[in-house]
Amino acid sequence: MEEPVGIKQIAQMANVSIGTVDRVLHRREGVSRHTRERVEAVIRKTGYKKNTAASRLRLGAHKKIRIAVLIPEVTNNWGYWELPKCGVEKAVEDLHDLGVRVSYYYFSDPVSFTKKSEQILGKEFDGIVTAPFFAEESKALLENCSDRNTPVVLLDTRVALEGANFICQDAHRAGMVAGRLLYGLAGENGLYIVVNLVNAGGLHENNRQREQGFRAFFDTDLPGKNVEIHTVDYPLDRPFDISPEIGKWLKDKRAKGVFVTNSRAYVIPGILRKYHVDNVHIVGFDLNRENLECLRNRDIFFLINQKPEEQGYLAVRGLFRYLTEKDASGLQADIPVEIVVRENLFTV
Amino acid sequence: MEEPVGIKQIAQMANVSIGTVDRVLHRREGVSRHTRERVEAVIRKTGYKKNTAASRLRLGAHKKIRIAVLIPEVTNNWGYWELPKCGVEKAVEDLHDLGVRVSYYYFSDPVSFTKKSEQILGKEFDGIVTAPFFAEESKALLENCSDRNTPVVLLDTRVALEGANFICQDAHRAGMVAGRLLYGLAGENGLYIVVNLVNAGGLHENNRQREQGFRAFFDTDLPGKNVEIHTVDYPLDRPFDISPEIGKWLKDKRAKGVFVTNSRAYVIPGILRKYHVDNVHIVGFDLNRENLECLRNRDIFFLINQKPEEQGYLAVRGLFRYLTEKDASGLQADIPVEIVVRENLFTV
DNA sequence: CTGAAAGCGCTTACAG
DNA sequence: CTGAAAGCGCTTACAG
Repeated sequence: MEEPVGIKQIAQMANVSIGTVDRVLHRREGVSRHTRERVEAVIRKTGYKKNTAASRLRLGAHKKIRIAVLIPEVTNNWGYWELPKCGVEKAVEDLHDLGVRVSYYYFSDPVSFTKKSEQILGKEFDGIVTAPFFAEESKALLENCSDRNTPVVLLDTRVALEGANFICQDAHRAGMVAGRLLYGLAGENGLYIVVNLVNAGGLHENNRQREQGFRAFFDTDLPGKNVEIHTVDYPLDRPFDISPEIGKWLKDKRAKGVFVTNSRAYVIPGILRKYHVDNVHIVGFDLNRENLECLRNRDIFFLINQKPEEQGYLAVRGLFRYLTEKDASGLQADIPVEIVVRENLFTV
Repeated sequence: MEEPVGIKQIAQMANVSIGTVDRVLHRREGVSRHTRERVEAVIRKTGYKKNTAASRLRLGAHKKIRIAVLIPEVTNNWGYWELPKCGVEKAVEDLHDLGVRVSYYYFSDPVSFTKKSEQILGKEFDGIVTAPFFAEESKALLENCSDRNTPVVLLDTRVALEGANFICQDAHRAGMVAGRLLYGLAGENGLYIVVNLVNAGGLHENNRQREQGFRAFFDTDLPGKNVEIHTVDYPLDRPFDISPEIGKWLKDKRAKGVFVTNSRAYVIPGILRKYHVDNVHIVGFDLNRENLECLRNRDIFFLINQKPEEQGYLAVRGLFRYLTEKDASGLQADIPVEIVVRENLFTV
């Protein structure tokens, strides 16, 4: 519990002015080798830690930090991106004093993504938060930002983009968790069905990785058992219903496990009821209203939360730290695979 | 994104000095009704929010906030309280600039608890963090603190203490979650065993509440099903082994669910192996080394984490907010019932 | 009851 | 290459 030593004491001990101490601390130019070394020695010896309150007061008052958030438009049947936005707003509330300002931009397809990207680039933001939904367009944005030294944080999905900063859940691992959970419910003789509900944009990278993780769980945890796993890709624009093949699986007497790789698990229970199928356990993603309703009714056993608010929150905080303290560690984060059941719902 | 309005602007608009604005903001005495109302109107109109960086710079430099942490001694076979301490240390790191200082005190029984409590009271700390393990002694401490207006935060266990501040997991709910999880694994025809491993201090309040929650799950979720649940209280000082009655349950062919209400779930798998019992699913608490080992070996299916580091962290932050901003909301917290399996272990 | 002023520790623009 | 000084927004001790 050594008492606070400040830049003033350092200056005194090293026989320099506080301005010089500051230059050394921030590794700025214009300090003679000799002086720098002397000051550095004192800094080390005293274990100096900067007073962030003072630093931020000064900084926040002078230079604003402007962050652009480019996310999918919230539509009637797709409210998910409200949540990262809530997290962003919370972070802005925390950091408003310290000069952080955010502007929102919305996209709905590759064209609008590119258009909004260009608007953002034109305004010279200090940092950008977005989601890498369109491979080419995202890459173009990242390259542009890399040239300008503008940090970018990508939420929700990890895609193959060299050197990019991701704040998202490891979808492969989430799939393995889903495997573990369903395996507990349906056992090694169970029949497993992976349901990819595909929307207009095609199969999402996250869904692919989740399915891979799910299958990897059974391959590594029960090697040689040859657990029966089927995949159903179903387009969301048609009313979901079942093919004869699926019908056959569902009539199977064994315990069944259904893994829905996106946030629409709630469509499944209705279909099962329609065909009087039972002994089915469902695991899905995301705490949307419909899924929660199913959890409460015990129609879904487990939901996996990817903590979208936290993603937004961490992205803004990470950018802030990077921009103010050159600390890049907060630009990436592995979001926990949070398991939700009916009983811990309101606590998670 | 309205631009920052500070106490200076408020003062100008209300035709008073900044000192007066400050008095109004902090509801301090010595402002005429008329002036106060005028200033309040301006504050409301402008939506003033205090700059916390400035406030804290000023405050932190002047008055230190001294917090005493009174927790169980860490022993060879009981390292749990390292974890809340880690959380406390993290909070202190975050808040050191802002004047927060912590001293640790350790107890091992009611006598040492009281002794250390008295030491703490003698030193006039600004706030106290402890654990309410001894009913009478805790009550005495709380009453003393209440007289002095010293805030106290209690970790780990919620006990019947009027008006106390708890930061802990809802043990009853955690028990319900355990019920849900084991029920998923062993089903309604399963045989369930609640294992209370009792140490020298007797059955802990948390264990009692967890068992109640576990039983409540079956009562409310499967009313009338009369699921078979047995309780085994076993003292930890003798080598754990099984009575003839327990032996009979274990030989039962049905799927079995074992709920260990404390952090010693890891003792169970060895016993099961010794008696060649299988088809048993185990749920326990806490991510200690031994339990994690069992999780990795697939001997334990689920662990429930009560996030001890977070408890310590939140306690210090909560006290800090209360002491600096009279905001008591952080003095209580309901810690999520976090579910851990082998596959999400390193992400939670 | 109210105001004027000092100062928290840091950063920066300016002067030399 | 280095120093002296101003000022971020708030809180408080002091003066009136």
